[in-house]
Amino acid sequence: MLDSERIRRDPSGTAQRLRDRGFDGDLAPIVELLATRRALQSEISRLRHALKLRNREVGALYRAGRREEAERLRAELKRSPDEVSDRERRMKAAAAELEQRLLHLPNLAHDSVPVGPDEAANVEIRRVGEPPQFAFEPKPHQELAAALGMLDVERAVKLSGSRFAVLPGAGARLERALARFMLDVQTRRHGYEEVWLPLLVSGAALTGTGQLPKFADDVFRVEGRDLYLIPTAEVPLTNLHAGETLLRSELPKRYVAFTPCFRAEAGSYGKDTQGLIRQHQFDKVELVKITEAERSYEELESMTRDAERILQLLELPYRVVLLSSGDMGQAAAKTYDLEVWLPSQGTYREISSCSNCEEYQARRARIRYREAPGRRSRFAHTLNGSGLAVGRTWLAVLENYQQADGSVRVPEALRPYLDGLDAFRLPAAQG
RNA sequence: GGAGGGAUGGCCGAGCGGUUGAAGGCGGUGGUCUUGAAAACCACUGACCCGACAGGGUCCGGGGGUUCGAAUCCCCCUCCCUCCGCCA
Repeated sequence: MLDSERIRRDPSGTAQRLRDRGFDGDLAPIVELLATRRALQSEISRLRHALKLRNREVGALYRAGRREEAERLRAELKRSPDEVSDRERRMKAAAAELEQRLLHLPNLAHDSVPVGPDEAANVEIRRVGEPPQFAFEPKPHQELAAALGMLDVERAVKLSGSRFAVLPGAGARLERALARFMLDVQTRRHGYEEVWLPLLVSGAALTGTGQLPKFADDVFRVEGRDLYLIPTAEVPLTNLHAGETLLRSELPKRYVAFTPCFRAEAGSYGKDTQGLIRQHQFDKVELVKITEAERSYEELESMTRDAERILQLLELPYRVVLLSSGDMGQAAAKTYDLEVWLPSQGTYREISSCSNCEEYQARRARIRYREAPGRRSRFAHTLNGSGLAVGRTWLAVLENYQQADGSVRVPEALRPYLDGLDAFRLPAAQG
């Protein structure tokens, strides 16, 4: 949520920067609602004050034993018209509509973000690692995995329909190995605190991080209840401190969680229908930081490097992309995507997204901090990043480490997590 | 699922419907005393909003109601606790 004070002070400048974010709405109603709320608020405040004094007088008269005067004043007050509640109703209505409108506005982009309508305006920051050269036609991961007995699409369809997967045997082991490896790196080497979380969260939590109210179609809701399957652990992690005022000395908070993520993928029909790129359910190791305002951009750089570390250790070629104003998620002020090389597609595909949301989520979730007890509180800055999407890492390993005979080498860094296994081999080739 | 009991400031805990934004304690901050510390004593110490300041308003889990006036009375909701049932 944006600072309404900012909108009031500079409506046209804010509107321009919102247009950079792809927001085509009009700020005029918001500006008007702000003025209405403000005027009614001060009027109510004034009326209340006057009323309060007279009500107290009744009590004082009773206590002084001046019953008759007290009764007279009481009767008078009873007869006097209610000037407050009507204004209060109008004020509440204005405030509620204002709130709804504000909740739909995206964050403003940071100055360093390229302005543009879509991914065409993104800027590549760096490339790390060389795409592997194959003396044969590299296969897509779903073919490799099916042959290796690591993926069973038919049975997944039988259980749940499209965009779900069953990973038998070695497939499941690889998924678990990757998750443990990522968690170990982020907790031991980068100092994140691991947290185990609910996978179902309230609407309030989703509103706090920005998925609601605008993107209700993207999340699965439990029938008849105010509970939703998390689309990312960013939601419970960031909301851990919702409504709290932290002390500056305890910042930054650095959290990591390994969870399944659930996405309805409404509107993505026909996109990435083959393979495991786009699923309704996937595993992810998520990083979240809560920082003081002055440090958040340093923390974004280090968080991005923390995510990159996984790709480096797995020796997967990737690039870092700075998203343009039009390509970012609604809560982000600045986002770096990490894209891993996929040989079968001959291109880089998103495997992580690291964002600084500045105050946007902190305002919605009311996450504050203060310098010291007694000092004024400020909104914290929140950051989130994948470290990494496990499912996409799984398939990137298969594709990049595939051999001519259909086997897949295991990256060195992962072998300790697979009892020293050096390759996934075809059943026929085994023994 | 059934039966009870709760929700008050950073924490514990009072609170006849009328100077109660809220006693008391703990904690915290400052001071006196002390070579220093502890102890003791004194003072200060909730949040949010509007305002340059003075000041004003709101907040006792959330929402509604009764009343001239609600932390205090009534209704609904949420959450927590205890016991029973069920259960990994």
